[in-house]
Amino acid sequence: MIVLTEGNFKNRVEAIVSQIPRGRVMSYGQIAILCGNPRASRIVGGIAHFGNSELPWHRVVNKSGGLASGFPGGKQSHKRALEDEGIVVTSGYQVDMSKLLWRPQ
DNA sequence: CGAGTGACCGCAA
DNA sequence: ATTGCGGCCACTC
Repeated sequence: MIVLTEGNFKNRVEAIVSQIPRGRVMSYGQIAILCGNPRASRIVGGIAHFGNSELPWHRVVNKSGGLASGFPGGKQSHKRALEDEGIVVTSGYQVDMSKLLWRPQ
């Protein structure tokens, strides 16, 4: 349940990311849309870097299902984090969005 | 307060 | 199908 409207965009993004279930992934654009700004996808990325490091940012990928470039440790770390959650990552650092993309209820 | 930046997305050639 | 470019908003310094 995502009902956190504390004015701050950053807060909403962090809230949504923290609600992503294990074994599921989400795209920056999707999160931006859920926050109310379909064009704030870049902001999500910015918040990901300066936001709460306690949140599962590794479950956040781009629309193509590709892993983020600025992830701490590189894509390699990102890929490993996803695999640790049971998510299958291809050698091209891509995940099956068709099945792993989490859809908020 | 102002300017720069960004882990993106969508469309056009 | 692949590559290149622009845009948009919020956050940080």
